[in-house]
Amino acid sequence: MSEPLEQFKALLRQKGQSVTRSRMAVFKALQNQEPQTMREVAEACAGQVDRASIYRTITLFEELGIVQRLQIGWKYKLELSDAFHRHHHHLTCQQCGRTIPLPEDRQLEERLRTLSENQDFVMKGHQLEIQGLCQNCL
Amino acid sequence: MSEPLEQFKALLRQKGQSVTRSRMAVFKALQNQEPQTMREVAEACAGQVDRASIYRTITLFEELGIVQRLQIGWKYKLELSDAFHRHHHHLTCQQCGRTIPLPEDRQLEERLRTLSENQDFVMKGHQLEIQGLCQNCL
DNA sequence: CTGCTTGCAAATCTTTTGCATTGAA
DNA sequence: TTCAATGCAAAAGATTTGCAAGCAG
Repeated sequence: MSEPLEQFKALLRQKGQSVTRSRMAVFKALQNQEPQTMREVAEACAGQVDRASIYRTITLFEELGIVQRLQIGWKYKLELSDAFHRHHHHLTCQQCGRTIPLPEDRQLEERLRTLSENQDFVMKGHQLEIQGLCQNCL
Repeated sequence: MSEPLEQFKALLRQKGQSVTRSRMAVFKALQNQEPQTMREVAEACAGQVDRASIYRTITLFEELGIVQRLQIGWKYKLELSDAFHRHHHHLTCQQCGRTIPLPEDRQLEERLRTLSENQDFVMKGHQLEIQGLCQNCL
């Protein structure tokens, strides 16, 4: 069965939010592939959900920790959060534009935490994007 | 003396670009503080440079490696590139919105390179933003 | 039923483009 | 003088908001 979808519905209920057709459509659109632009999500939901509602839904999903925005170059893209995907970062190829997920790395994460603490800063989250050239484009 | 400004002019000439009043105004605006939004840069140049020209100028500056965009939350901000500022990352306080520069860290940079290489990826650059709470807001 | 959600239309804000004019070299 | 750079106005795109109607609980 579609376990993530159930998990999603449970989370909505738990937060006192309605489980609606629109919200499910947006969630499913996000499950499709890796990071998508707002426009791509809207296209995936074409005919099912109004653009304005998509924006409202994405905002809600962010507040509930269901989706996260990540930066690819100048623009942002959307993907399901770590609760639905394992925490990870991305490599973006400057040539072909491909976005490659990077496996979680304990050492990296620890280093970030240490650096934050050195500044008397409590890290709640972080975003990392590495730009460069992928194997195919070399 | 304003050494960075001279460095900037020299770079423009070297790349065969004109040194114009507008470009200098944008450059000076960027020197003002740490990362600014496009709107802030535009406001800093109000009356001196047209909005359209600011966009064109920023685009040029990016191509020439004079400025870099970095992600603060959803939006991007602009700052002079590593050629004019030492390479660094930022901490962003989720409470007060302050953007704190993080000193360069050899260990972190090495780790990123290693992780990229493991994916047969050649790292050309990267962006990191750590979100959390600063000392004042704790 | 009742209030939260949504669609629709319109308002805002951001970014880009065409074109005539201006200014740097 | 000459061509790149700019201002201005308008187009295109992205995001937000008000409000009446629809739907989940």
